[in-house]
Amino acid sequence: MRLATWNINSIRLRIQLVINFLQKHDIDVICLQETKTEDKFFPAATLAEAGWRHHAFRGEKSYNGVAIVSRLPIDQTYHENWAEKTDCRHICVQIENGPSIHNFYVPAGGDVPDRYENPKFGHKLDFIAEMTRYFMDQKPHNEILVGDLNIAPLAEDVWSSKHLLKVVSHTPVETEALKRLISNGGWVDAVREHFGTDEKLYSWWSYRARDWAASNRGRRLDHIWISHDLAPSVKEVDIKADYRGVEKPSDHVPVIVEL
DNA sequence: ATGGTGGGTCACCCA
Repeated sequence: MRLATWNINSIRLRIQLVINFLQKHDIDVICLQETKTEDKFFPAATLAEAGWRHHAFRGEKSYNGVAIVSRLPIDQTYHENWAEKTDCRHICVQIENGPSIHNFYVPAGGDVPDRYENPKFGHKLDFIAEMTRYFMDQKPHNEILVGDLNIAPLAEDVWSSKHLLKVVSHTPVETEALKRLISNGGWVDAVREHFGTDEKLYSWWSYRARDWAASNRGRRLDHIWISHDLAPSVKEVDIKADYRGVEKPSDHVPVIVEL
């Protein structure tokens, strides 16, 4: 199975880019975040015509939204609400004769890394804490967790750990919480397991840079985690950074795992 | 310290 995760920043604007990606890289299942559309406008027919006929999606007007699009049959679909909100930040499917896949869009957390000054940061910390409790209570087996988690946990996950220590996405309170979620929640970080911890790895580059490739001030915000029982079956991991350079790009690029 | 760009919807929100 070839599985991808991609914060697409509007599925309707980039539907053709998604289909080209699915075809070019022979993807079985893709998990999308920031689809930014209500379910009635989700381009399900276009994806089905291209051969990806099995869908699970939860969207809302303008904001958030997650989807799982598959050419393998889906047995079951469900979602949870997190941090006492009903925003569309999680969806889960069970692939027929295959693993369960959780797709998350963790809140970005605003600009100020202080939960009292900035409620968005509190929401992000509460969301991660709730995920940690959830997976500690029911340890994952034959499960995969992917998504835009909006945290770059390691020094090598950002262009400069020193410059970003007070920047939301790489503050110690966030990186420590995410590492706890990985270890206590029963997950293996498949991307770091594959590449090791020395290499700089990024999946997101700001739209605001004059030249994203020249400055290369990236962060690894998009993750693929595998339950311990399933981790030995990972064959390949790839971050498709070239998708940052296409016409009308998302600010995130796809990450692929092959099992 | 500041503002830089992009997406959605329709005067701003959010990233």
